[in-house]
Amino acid sequence: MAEITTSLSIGQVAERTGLSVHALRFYEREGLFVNAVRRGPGGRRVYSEDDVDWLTVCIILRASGMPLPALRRYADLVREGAGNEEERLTLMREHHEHVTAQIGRLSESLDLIRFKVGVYEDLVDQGSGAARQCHAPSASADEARTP
Amino acid sequence: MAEITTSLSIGQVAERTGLSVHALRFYEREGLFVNAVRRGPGGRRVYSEDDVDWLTVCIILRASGMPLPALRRYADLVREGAGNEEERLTLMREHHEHVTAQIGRLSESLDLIRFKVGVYEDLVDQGSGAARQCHAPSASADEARTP
DNA sequence: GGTTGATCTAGAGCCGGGTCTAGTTCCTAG
DNA sequence: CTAGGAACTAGACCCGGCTCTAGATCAACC
Repeated sequence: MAEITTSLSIGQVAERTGLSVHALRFYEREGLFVNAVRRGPGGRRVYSEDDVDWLTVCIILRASGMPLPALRRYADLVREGAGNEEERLTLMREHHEHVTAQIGRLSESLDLIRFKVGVYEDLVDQGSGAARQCHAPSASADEARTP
Repeated sequence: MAEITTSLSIGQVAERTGLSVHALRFYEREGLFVNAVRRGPGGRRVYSEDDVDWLTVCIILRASGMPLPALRRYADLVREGAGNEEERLTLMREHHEHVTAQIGRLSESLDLIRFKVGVYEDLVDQGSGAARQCHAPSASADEARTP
């Protein structure tokens, strides 16, 4: 019960989260915090562990490509409190789809990239064993229709 | 032998690749083409199927997050011709790593996102069956330490 | 010969997501 | 008291990657 919510300065939060102090102020201006950041004496920002927890969620969502407006929307919903879980669910589901789609696209791209790596590996292997001037063999790697 | 390389206008290439004509000119200025784009009468750009093939490669590399400078570098190497396969290999391997790393990050993020979706699904299910005003149950979803 | 529509160039503008600056105001230590 | 360092605000700036504009040119059709 006597647990004092640890207070953190902006610098400490920056250190802990990896965000810059600039970014923290920016996020605040953008309305990404669920709880308005408290101010200590001298008007300095005071953060709690909860803020840091929320930020780590934000960081993960950002890292997965959630745009700031969506993140702000999510923060708004959470701030509003219970009763809008359907909306939060929708938002999260949409983001889930975006992310899986993105992973899908990246995996597809990876096919081509792996293919190219393979082709160049072969060429380099060949080239080091055999004569240096071979007859323009690189074309095959760059004309390749993606399989 | 009598295969006439089909010539395409910028508009046709735009249609085929999904890039805008603006983007095509932009890519050209950025030096992303392997073969300097030919010009027809009146100074108009004339593209070949090869150009389109190269562009599709570019599009895939871009889609997987390769920045323009890297893409330009790659184009430079290919333009130079045979003999620099090691460099191309290095470039592709690096990109391969970036992409797999990115997929890894996204998959990790997906853990949290799935978790949140699960929590909100539960809350919504509960909320629809039981009484509307339950005692602030949303906290559990937003305080959750990422497992 | 006039209109339409595609293209050309050079350069400006935009958007997302921060980052940095300038000029102050604190707090703390020596 | 004074110096340093950290924080404050408002607003300018940057970067990547296009996108759009303006004004000119060209080809084709009626």
